[in-house]
Amino acid sequence: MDSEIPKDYDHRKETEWQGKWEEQGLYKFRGDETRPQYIIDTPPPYPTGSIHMGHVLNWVYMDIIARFKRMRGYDVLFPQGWDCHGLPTEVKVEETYNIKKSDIPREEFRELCIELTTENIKRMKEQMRRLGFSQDWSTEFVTMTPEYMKKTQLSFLRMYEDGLIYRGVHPVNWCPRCETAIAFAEVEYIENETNLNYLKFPLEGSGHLEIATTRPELLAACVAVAVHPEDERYNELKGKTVRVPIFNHRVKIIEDKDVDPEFGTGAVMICTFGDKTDVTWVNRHNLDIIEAIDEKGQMTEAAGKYKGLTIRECKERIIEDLETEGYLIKKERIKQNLGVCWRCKTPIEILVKKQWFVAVKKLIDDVREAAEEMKWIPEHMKMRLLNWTGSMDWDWCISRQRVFATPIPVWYCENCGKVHVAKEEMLPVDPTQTSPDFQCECGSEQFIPEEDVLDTWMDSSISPLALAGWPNPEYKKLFPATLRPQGHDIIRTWAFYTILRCKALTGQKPFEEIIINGMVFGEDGHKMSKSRGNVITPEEVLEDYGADALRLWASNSVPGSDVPFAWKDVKYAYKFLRKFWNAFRFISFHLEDVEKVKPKPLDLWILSKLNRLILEVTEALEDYNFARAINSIQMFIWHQFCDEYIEAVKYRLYSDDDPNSKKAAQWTLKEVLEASLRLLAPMAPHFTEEVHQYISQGSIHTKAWPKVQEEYISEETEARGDLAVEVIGALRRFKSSNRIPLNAPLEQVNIYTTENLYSIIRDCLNDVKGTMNIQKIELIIGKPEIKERVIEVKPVMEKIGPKFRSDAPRILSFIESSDPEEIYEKLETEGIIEFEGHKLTRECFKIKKEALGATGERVEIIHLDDIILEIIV
RNA sequence: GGGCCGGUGGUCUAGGGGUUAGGAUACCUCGCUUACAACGAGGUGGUCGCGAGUUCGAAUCUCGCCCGGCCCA
Repeated sequence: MDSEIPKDYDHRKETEWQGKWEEQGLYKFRGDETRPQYIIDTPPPYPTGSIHMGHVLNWVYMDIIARFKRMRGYDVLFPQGWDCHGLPTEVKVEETYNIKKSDIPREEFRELCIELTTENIKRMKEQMRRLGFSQDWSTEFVTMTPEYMKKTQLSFLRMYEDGLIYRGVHPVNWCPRCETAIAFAEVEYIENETNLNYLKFPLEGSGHLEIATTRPELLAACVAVAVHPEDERYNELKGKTVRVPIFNHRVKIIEDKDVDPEFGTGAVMICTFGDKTDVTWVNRHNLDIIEAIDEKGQMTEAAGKYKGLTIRECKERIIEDLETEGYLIKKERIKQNLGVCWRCKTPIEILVKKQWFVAVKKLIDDVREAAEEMKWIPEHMKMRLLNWTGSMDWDWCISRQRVFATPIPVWYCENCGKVHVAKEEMLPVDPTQTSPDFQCECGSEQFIPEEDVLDTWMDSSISPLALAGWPNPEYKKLFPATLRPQGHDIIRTWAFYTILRCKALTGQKPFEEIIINGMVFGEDGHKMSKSRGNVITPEEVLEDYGADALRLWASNSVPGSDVPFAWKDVKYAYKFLRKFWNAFRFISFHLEDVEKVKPKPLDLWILSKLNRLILEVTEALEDYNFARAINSIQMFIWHQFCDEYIEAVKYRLYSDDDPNSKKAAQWTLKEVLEASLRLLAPMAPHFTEEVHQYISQGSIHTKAWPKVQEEYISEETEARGDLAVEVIGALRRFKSSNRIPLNAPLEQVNIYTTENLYSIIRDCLNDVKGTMNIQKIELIIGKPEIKERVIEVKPVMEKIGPKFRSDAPRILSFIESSDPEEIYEKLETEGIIEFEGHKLTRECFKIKKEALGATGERVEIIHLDDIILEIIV
């Protein structure tokens, strides 16, 4: 076996393992209910064509959980979906073929989108495989397929029947560039600088009112001017009318408490619609609606001579005209928050449109209730969702004026205008391609298809239902999902919509637990973005360091916290794997005819530590504290196991003097190796598989998670081993600082200690002797023939504090001002020190001593707690 | 403006009442010791954001402030 093991670990073998796992179908979900189920509602990514570090972080979490749960005996459903629909793909297709979506028939355009998406999915799937993620690809779902669209459309029908989806005329957020309505959740706010323009609005008779506005282009749509009811400046003007400059229509001066008297002049013009507050005011005061901006962001008839201009052009022209006509008093630069389309960053407008809506307001309480029933990791992320639900005052607009999306399964009677939703058996259906096979109640058979399509969130918000097989009644076996993993940036969208929709469709929460991952930042500490130039792609890392090193970087983080990418972390992970590999190679030289014999003290020591580790890692992973899991594994393997244990058993392995001792060491090495490989398997699946193949049969990923063997966990055993390790460490340092090669012999070492420690050290005496190559070692109760001095007496606060409470500070200063030697003497002779009636016992002190030079020949003295080492060179 | 999270050696971070604040990285010194020099041993470096309070004792708990991030107005 020895000769087969390469000197270095080769991460390029990762792809071989990926192929083998695929062939063996290791990650297949059984669904036979013979074991407990664990269902992950994998977030379906948008098929952009490549995955980024954020995906890596998110999927590493999922993969660790999936692999861990499988090893723990769960039947894990780890599916993978793709959230296909949406504008970016439409835009990409338009660019690629140099067309506009209206240039070719809808179906043809859809086909091109599907083609591109299929290609992108293929590439991303390849990248996911390359990272070793363990999805069950037989459960893959793709939202643009007829099967999935059928589910989306059915969910539309069900909610429509329940009165939770309706068509209505409401103000909606509108992106003039995408030429579509968008939902509030899709509006992003950016900081922007703009002009606040002070305008004169002529009053009846003489004089004028000054108002300040950032949107002069909406003058045509001005329907009132508002002031605060308590604003005394405008006392006489309230209820009067003013004339709108340029357009000359008259509007009332009204009072509203939401006007901020501090802003501008304290008089604000209300338009349809400059912003969300305008909508509130127009509704509250029942004002007119004047639509001055159209779907493309151009001025309408209502804007008179400005018709046909873009918003920006109109703004410039109106300002010029206002200035010439003497209405413009001044311009002031101010900062504002501007609502923009989250996809294309174009400033959004509020337009009044006939659209389809989900009645969010009816469902808010349900969403809250479900959110409360779920376990959030970290818990504070629940606040994000609850805050968001508290700020919903508009319903969710779900119709989009696009092509590549799930069609709204609706027709309108050409004759009487009645709305006809599709029948369930017709689904999936594209109303623009298929006509109803029924008559309208008015007798007409002519229908106008709904051309609008559904918001993409309507697809993805049923992912836990879709993967469970809904609407087949069997879905209840797989619903709710156990875990929803996602980023915190989409709590208000994906999490919110999913909870809302599943609650509406099933009355249940969609998942038991929700784990939120942070964002990945670049090395400069900022969000990765092309414009900052701080983007690192997963491929760059894979090339030099392999998937496991990248996975270990991602593992060293906790849910909810943002994670900076750092090459040094990847390198550290890489070094760790190499270290582990080397240790494995060493162990492999000693794995012949391994059999269990009675373990020696140091074997018991590492076994106790190992079982504590198993406990710790299991707990950490149950809590999704990945960083704690990987850190404790690394500390154990690198330091306890490699630096301390392996070094201390070498002498046993190299010698045949005591076959049982050698066997015990061999057996222990193998035990520790096997268990720690399994602990590491969820994080570094390739590396652990590679090592595993040399020492066992089958894939490590089909093995059981290590069981804690309580009988090995023992504080006494550990204390004994710790002591031996400490002594060995002290001698190593001695050799090192005296430039003595580690393997050079030491003539004699005498260990002086107390009666209590004598038998404990005696158990490990051979380990000290063998490891440090000491020719003669003696263990003696007592002290060497040297002078020693007490250099410090330290108070032990854990004892003194609770015991003497408020007198503690005085006791402290007493100890500080006393002579250490005296205190020590007194403790030695009387065992107690009295101070102001308090009895201070030995346990209240920690005594530090120092040897005062050697007595005889060349002797070195090392002081440890209660142990003195005398080295004769 | 509101909510949430955070502020710990140069950098990244663990710890969440007990007086020696743990680790990683970087830096310095020494050492190729039969798995590993991409390794090992040792070292320099911290007023735990600021100010009050609670307590015998605060990096840790409470309040206020400052700074940063995210989410929302």
